[in-house]
Amino acid sequence: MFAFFTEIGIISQLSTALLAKTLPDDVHPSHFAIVNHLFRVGNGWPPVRIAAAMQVTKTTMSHSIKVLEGRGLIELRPDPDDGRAKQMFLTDKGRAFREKAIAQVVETFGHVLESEHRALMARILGDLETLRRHLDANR
Amino acid sequence: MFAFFTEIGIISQLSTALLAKTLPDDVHPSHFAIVNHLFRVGNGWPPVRIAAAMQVTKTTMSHSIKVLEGRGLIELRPDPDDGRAKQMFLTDKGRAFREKAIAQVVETFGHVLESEHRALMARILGDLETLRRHLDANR
DNA sequence: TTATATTAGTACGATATCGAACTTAATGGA
DNA sequence: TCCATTAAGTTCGATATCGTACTAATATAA
Repeated sequence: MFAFFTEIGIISQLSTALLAKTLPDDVHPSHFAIVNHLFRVGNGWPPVRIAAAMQVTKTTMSHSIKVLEGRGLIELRPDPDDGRAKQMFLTDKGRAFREKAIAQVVETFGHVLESEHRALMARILGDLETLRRHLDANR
Repeated sequence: MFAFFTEIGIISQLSTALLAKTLPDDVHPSHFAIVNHLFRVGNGWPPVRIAAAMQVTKTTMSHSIKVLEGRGLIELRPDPDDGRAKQMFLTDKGRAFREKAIAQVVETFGHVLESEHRALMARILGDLETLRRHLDANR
């Protein structure tokens, strides 16, 4: 059990470090994840929704949004239907950044990973999903 | 590829969060890892060695050592053979903490994980090791 | 032997993250 | 309707981590 979660932790750390080195403009991996998520699920979601998806607290999301807004990658507008809430929007610059970043990441990881490892990843992905769902449901 | 490393990251985060909630005395998971590693590899190693094993920088290790020393879990003494280096020692209190922590962690994770997940973990551990070694060699 | 290069550790500043407490707005029950 | 509760964001302080630069000591090469 210890060995398993240790391996998971190391792989997570090494892949995140490689991602950090690969991302353009010194964008933090967690901020890239937000931009990427926003691209996939679309615009207009409130920060609290994205925070839940990213598995971080509202506080962290608040900070990340400030940084991403400062870099012009996202925009924040008040929700017209809920005075408490706001809405997140990916800017053109944010979309352009994502495209460039994805290309870079695919290239870097493509160089590092060989067919043996791709096969390995495909083989165990289902099991990882099962375990992740279970841990997520029991936290 | 994205899906794979996303799953790895989430599992790492969820298991670390569960570990953090489980550890006694508000000890950080990374500090527990140091105590645990020191227990396994024995006393007398220099911080730089443990830093490499933990995959963190010397700076981070310096800070962690200060915290662990402040809590009386480890001791730091000068290396008699190398004026630059120091040696790390687990104290009795550190050993007692580890024992208590291990028991707690085993119990908590034992409750969360079911036989299906144990089998799953055992099944894919080898593949994870292979991937970890490859990423480690190519960073 | 002496000068250069490498290594161990620390100091400092930056930043991502969290928890607690607070503000404001929406919701639900009496 | 009105009050209590819940929900969304922010502010503040704490901390783990990193990169850069520094000091001191060792190792290497000329």
